[in-house]
Amino acid sequence: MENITNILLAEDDLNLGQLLQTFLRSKGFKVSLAQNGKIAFEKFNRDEYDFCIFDIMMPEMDGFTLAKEIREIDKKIPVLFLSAKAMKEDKLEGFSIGADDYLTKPFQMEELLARINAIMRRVPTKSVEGNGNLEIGSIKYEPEFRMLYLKDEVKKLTTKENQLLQLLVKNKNEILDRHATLRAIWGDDNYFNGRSMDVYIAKLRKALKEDANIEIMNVHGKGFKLIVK
Amino acid sequence: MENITNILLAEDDLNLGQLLQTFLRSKGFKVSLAQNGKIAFEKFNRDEYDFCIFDIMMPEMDGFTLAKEIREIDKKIPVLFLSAKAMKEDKLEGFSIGADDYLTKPFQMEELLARINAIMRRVPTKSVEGNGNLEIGSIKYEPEFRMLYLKDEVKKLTTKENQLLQLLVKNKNEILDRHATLRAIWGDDNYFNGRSMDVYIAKLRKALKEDANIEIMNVHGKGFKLIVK
DNA sequence: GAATAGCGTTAAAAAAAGTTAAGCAAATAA
DNA sequence: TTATTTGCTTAACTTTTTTTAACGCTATTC
Repeated sequence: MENITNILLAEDDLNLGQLLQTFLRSKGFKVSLAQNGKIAFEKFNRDEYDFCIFDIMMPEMDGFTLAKEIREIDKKIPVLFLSAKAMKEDKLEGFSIGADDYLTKPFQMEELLARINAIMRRVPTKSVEGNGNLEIGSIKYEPEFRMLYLKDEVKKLTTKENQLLQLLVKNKNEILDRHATLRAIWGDDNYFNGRSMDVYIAKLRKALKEDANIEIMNVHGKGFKLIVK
Repeated sequence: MENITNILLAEDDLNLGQLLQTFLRSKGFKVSLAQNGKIAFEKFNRDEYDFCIFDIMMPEMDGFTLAKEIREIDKKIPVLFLSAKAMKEDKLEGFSIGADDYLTKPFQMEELLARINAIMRRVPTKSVEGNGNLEIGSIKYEPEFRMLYLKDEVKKLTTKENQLLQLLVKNKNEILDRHATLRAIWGDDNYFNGRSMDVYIAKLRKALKEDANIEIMNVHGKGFKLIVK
């Protein structure tokens, strides 16, 4: 289940449009570029988008009209306006239509990115995804409660045990990189934290040994791999 | 049941501060004005707010530090920064702290209003259950009356118990940072206050233990987490 | 095939948190 | 006022969690 933000960008200045598209793509967004409001509206009705960036002055259909049209059918989708004019009235009209933000050209790419992220933080994620309960072989595992349901015991994991097991499960049957794991859980990849991690691997092995099909295998110099047959 | 947005405004320039306060009040907001970050932080810990507007450069405690402190104990509350400097780095730092918007002085009052409204549209309304009553699992909790309705007892919480439980509830299923909590409730993060807090955690655990689905879990070295299954 | 780096495991040490109770001061009641 | 209760802090002791140490084994390198 992917969760990439899909941006609809309407900008008639092809130079700026492609620049923005390239930049936002490099930041991990999907970006669809439309040359005017009309094309953007058609795209919007054809595909699924999570975020709108509209220039205001465009041929065929301006950004305000486009936003109004879209708001008729989607009350929630975030809209950010780009404008050459810093005029007060324009800005206020933008917000009155239901804009989430309004940026005046010229602007810093980084600021645009920051503003997109600030808005997206408040948008409820679409993917609700089950209840988060997992199964490792025959053993039930609830990461959010740090619980491992063994045959005749319910084992309460410590924070570190839980973090490590979560990463292992997330990378089931793949190598979990040693250095990356140390940075992720211990914050720093050094000798002592490494040995600490090895101790926790031993603990998890002991905890999981009741199911013979589960194995935490070491890949020399690379990391660990949770194998479930 | 009221639903007025209660704004915490931190601004050391008294002229601008009062101007903003008057303006925002005329638009139907409740506005509390603090002259510096420290006073604002104390107000925040004492009362309930829905929105923050912080000047960045202030004596005692600057707006960024203030926002960081507050974000430790309230991950959700919207923060809008005001700044004399239009500097890119500043803006980006603001957003990286988790700002929802950033306005450069001088600005139009109307634009500030428009931006507040744009953000508030996306904030889930607090009053889900009508009044401010909460449910922790099967236990009713009224923070404003410091009351906990247990199965066969109505427990009146002490100030500290109540403050702590409120923070736990506000951060339900998230880690409540130990150090930030100490600064927020005890004003100072030192060894003895820490031990005092542990005592209160024990008291709350005892009070909440009648519902087996409730747990105050410790996250070693980080803080506590209220878990309700 | 000896040297070395990486890992396995257990045990000890250290740090953080859990709990109970004593002590004290402020608030409230008699 | 004096007595009592209440709320909070400090102390003491216990348990849990994490780190460090120690020693042995295994894979890789030269």
